[in-house]
This record gives sequence, structure tokens and C-alpha cells, in this order.
Amino acid sequence: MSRPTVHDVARVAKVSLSTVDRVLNGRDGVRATTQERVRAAMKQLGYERDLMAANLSRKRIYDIHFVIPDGPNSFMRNLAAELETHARIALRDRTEITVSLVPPFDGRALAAALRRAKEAGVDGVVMVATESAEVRQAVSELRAAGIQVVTLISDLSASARAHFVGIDNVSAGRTAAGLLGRFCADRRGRIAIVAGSMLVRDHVERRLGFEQVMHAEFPDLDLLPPIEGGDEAARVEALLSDVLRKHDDIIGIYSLGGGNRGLRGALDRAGAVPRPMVVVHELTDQSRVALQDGVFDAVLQQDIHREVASALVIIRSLIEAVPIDARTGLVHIEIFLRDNLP
Amino acid sequence: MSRPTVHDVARVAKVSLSTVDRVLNGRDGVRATTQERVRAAMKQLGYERDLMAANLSRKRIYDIHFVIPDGPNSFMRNLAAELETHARIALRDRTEITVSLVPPFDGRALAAALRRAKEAGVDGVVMVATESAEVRQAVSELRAAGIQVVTLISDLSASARAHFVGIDNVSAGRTAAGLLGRFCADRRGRIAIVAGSMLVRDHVERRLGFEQVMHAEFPDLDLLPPIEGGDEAARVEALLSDVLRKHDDIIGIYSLGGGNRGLRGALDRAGAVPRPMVVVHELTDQSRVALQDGVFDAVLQQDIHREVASALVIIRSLIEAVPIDARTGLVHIEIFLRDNLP
DNA sequence: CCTTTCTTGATGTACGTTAGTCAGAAATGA
DNA sequence: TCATTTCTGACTAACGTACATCAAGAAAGG
Repeated sequence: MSRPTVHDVARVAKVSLSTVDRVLNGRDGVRATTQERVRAAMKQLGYERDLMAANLSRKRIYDIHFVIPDGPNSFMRNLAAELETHARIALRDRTEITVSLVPPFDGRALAAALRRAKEAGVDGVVMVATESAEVRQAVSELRAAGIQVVTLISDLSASARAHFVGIDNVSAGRTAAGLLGRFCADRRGRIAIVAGSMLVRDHVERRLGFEQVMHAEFPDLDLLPPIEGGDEAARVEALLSDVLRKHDDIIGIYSLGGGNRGLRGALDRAGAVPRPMVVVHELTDQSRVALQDGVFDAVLQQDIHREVASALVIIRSLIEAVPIDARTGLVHIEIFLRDNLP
Repeated sequence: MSRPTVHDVARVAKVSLSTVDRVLNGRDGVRATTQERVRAAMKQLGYERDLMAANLSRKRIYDIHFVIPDGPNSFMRNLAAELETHARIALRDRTEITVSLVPPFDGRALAAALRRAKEAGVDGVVMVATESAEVRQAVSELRAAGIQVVTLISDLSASARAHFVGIDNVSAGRTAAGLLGRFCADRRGRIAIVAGSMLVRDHVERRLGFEQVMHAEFPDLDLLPPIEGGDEAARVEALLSDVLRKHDDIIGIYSLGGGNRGLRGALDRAGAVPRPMVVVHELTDQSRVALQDGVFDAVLQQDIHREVASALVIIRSLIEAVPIDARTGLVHIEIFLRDNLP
């Protein structure tokens, strides 16, 4: 009834416990034919190594390192806080979490942090990626050293990362367009896009998805080229104010990055009537208030808590070479209107 | 460096291993003052029992029983399929899952199934609740017998269930209203509501949230009394066709339960122009096609896979009396437009 | 045929906990 | 004070796995 153990495998394969152990842990000194016998027995019995007993025995502690962007961006500060919570909880599962902060949008700094993690000999790295050749190179080195790498929130293209945990950002952009388009109903005019930086893949993908749907389904709406505000409120406010001054027919705004305090500032200063429809990302204190005030119409949100939890599950599975359910990494986009604020 | 063990506690408390064990596992024969010494030592060291080692030692297998509604409803059939997947995976965590199916909306049958689970001596029960005094009674009995109970998808009011896993259904209703109201823009007319049964709490709550927001924010839209279709396509089609015939000014429909195949049938037969805006629940093959065809405008969805996973985590934590992060049970509502279908 | 190398078995200890037994110590009552 | 009850300690085996050591057997080389 209960699951088979190494003893059962040994009995069925007609070998000793030691031999089963040698096969199981890839130690040498076992003839190929014997290995086959053992593997056949494991398969026949449906043997799966008991991870808890195994970890107990080898006193294994998973050493996971997170590399995340520093700076005043409230989304990333939330993430850092989230990690502290998880660090405590994860200890129960033999997982030790360390964190290093790097300047945002800086591939060189990120790559350096990755190298330090490699030197420290961690078991796995979870990182918020910035697109850069140096970073891709550093990731390859980590993988070559047998260290698992998972990207979180923002992925790294054409890289050796084993997994990505986060929302589907193309889909997020499409969702934003679907909502904004429908909210603008039959009005005609321009749509402004506010981004952080085109160096991070999540922003690139959101923009892509947004433009796809806008062009296909709402061709009457004119898209302005994106403003790059570096996720900083002050810069967003300055740049957007400028754009609002230039165009008096902006009826919709999609902000796919940070710095939404600046967005609101610009809107309040401009005071257009009727006010443009606004869809932004990330529910923060500011965006929540703006929703309630009717200045923002919808907020797209990803659940960082869950994302971190998923990243931990996944990287542990990778380290143990346990199969991973594809759905584990996919986090859903939440949509908040003023009506369903939590 | 590594976490403290019972040995450390014994040393610090200046007692033997046996005594620590007696305290830890609530066995008697330990003086109160000594108990205090041991507890103080555990606290001082930050001792937490190693669950993996403990389970290994006592050969514990968590025996979890799911009770879910039977019937042709594709949402519930998905759930059943989901459980089979989890049953395989959960074995790795010393968790054995059994399932029993009961007729939907039938409190008596549900209560009977709960009693059978009690007799079988399972460690925990996860159930999709139907409101009924008998069910509440059965749940109390389970809890009295030391069996943990978690409600899934639909909660049970004023009951002893230890936890609920599912979406916030009031919020779901509010979201639906927020979307439908905005989609209907400035048009005036009636809104039809299609429900399954007012015997399940999730439907009651969705209706409540929907009406809250409709009355508060879109007072120009007239709500018709809900149609109760029992989550069956045929009944929904018949009843809704009737309503559509009676009223030619229906501009929006909110379907908060199952049987959406019938909803679409009724719409196709009526063929109103302009077609009403439609918001429904649960992404199925039918509702996906209807979205793509532009017959449905938005689908609200809950991720059953994740819900089942959460329910398992939670009920295991309850059984082990481990603290539970409040966010674990909350599952987010996903919103699908034709633009962001997965 | 003997030596060397390769393969296998037997055995023991450890991980942190549970759970039992048994003997001895301490506290309690009269 | 002694007999009795109540606590406590020391010890042991077990859970399923990892890992090391030693010895014995098989195969291969000369």
C-alpha cells in the first residue's frame, strides 16, 4: 500500500542495498547490465525517492539567492519586503534565502551580482532580469556551474534560464488594450503610452501586446510613441505633462511601468475635460487612491507574494530534478476597478 | 547556524530528550514547572519541530477526502479531473486523496457523504458546500471528531469550517457589474441575471456584489430578478428565452453560474440587435468560443488547479497546527476578454 | 596460474523525530 | 519515617535515505 522503498527495489532487482544506492546517486562501480536491472525494478515498482528522508539524511539546505532591482520604485520595494516574509517561512522547508539589490536597468551591475552568487556557491538564483549580453553570459556561467536560474517578473530572452515566473506580459498589454478600447467606446482621439525602459523585457512585451490589439480592434485610436520615464515619478510627470500640452485630444493613457504618482500629477495639472481613460500597472497606495478618485479606471496587477512562492517551488524542483507542472510558473493578471478593490 | 533540534532544547532546559519529547507531543507525566522550563528553552532557541523528520518517524500519511458535486456541469467535471492530477502529485508529500461525488444542491446527500468520511477516519475533508442545516451539523461533528474541514469554491455560512479556499464572490459580482456597467456606457435598458441556485453561497454572494455596484454606480440600468437555471444548459435556455421574449430592451446579461451553453443558445435564437453585453463565469470550451465570436464580452474565471493546491496546503497546515498565511486561501479572479484568451 | 582491477555485498552510522521500556529519583501522603 | 505515587532519565528501535568502509567474489590481464 505505502510507497516502495530502496529495500523493495533491492529485493526486486536481486541486488544489495548498496548497489541500489550507487545507481540512485550516480556513483560508479556498477556494471551497465546491473544498472539496468535496478532501473527496471524502480520502474516496475514505481519507486520515487522520498525527498524528505533524503534531505534529512544529507542535511541538505537549499541556498537560494534573489537578485532584484533597488531604488525608490514601490513595486520593487514591495518585492523586497515580500522576500523577508518568505525567508522566515522557507526555513521550515530547509530553504535559506539571501537577497542582493542592484541598480535598476543596469545589465553590468546585474551580471556582477550573478557572478558573486556563483562564487558564493548557492544552489539557485532567482532574478528580475534586465536584457543585456553580459547578463546572458553570466547566466550561462551559472548554469554551467550547475546552478539553477529562474527569472522573475521580467524574463531574459535567448538565455539559459531554466524557468520564468511571472505574468504573460504580452497578454497583459493585450488586456490593457481590450479594456481601454472598450472604455473609450466610440470616441476618437490619441492614446499615450508611458513605459519605464525598453531594456526590460516585461515592458517591451506589454507594449507589444497593447499595440497588437489596438491596431487590430480599435484602429480609430491613434497611438503616440511611448514615453520612457524610467519608472520614476518625477520624470514621468515632466515628460507626460509635455505630451499633454502638445496634444489636446488624448482620450486614453496606458502606463505599463512604474512612476504612477507622476502620471497622476501630470493629469491633475492638465485637468482635461472630459478626463482621459487611464489603465496602469501595479496596485500601490497611489494607484489605489487614484482608482477611488476616478482618475484611474483600471489597474493591472500581479501577485508578488504568489510569484515568489512559485519561484521557490520551481527552483527547488529544478535543483532536485523533480518534474514541474507547467502551470506552477504562470501567475495570473488581476484586474482592479474601483468596484473590486480589496 | 542550522536550526535547533530537540537535543539542543534538552540541553538548554537541562532535561532529558524524553522529557522534551513528552512536552512536545503532549504526553503526560511532566510537572508543570518542568514543562515551563522546556517551553522556555524552545522559545529561547526558536525551536521548530522538523516536520519532515517527524512525519518520517511516525510514518504519517495525510488522508484527505474531497466531496464535490456530481453532474454534467463542466466546471465541476474539470474539478474532478484536477483532483486526479493532484492525487498523483500529492503522494510525494505523504498525502492520499480520495474523492466522493454527490448530487448538486442537495444538502442531505452532502451531509451523508460527510458522515461517511467521518466513519472512514480521514484526517481532513475538503468540500464544495451547499447551504443547509444538516450540512452545518455534519461539519460540527467532523470538527468535534478532530477532523479538519475546508470549504472550496462555495463557502458555508455560520459553520465550523476551519477555512475557505476560493475567490471572493462578492467581489466577483462587483467586478462583473463594474465591467458590464462600463461596457453598456450610456445606454439605458434592462439587465438580466442568470444564476444556478440560491442554495449555494457563491451564487448568493455574486448576486449581492453585482446588485451593490449596479445600484450605486449605474442606477440607470434596471435589474430583472434572477433566473435560477440550476446550472443546466437546457433550463437556462428555456427560461432566458422566455425573458428575452418578454423584454426587448435587455442590454446586458450577467450569468453567475453554469449552463452557459444554454445562455448562448437563447441569445442566438433571439438574435437581438444591437446584441446585449454579456459577462459570464468560468472559461470552458463553450464560453471561450462565445468570447471569440463576440457573443460574450468578458468571462470571470477562478483557477481550480490553484484552488485545489491551496486547499491541500491549508488542510495539511491545519492538521499539523502550523500557522497559515492568510493570503494562501485567497484565489484571484481572472478576467478574460477575447483579447487575452490563453 | 597468479595478480590486479572491477563489481558487489555486508555492515554501521547518521539525520531529527516518535515512541516505547525500565529503572531510579523526587515529591507526596500518612 | 516509610511506602507510594509521580516525574524524570537513559536507552533502544524505527522511519527512508545517504555515505563510508571493508571484505569477498568475479573478471581481466599478464
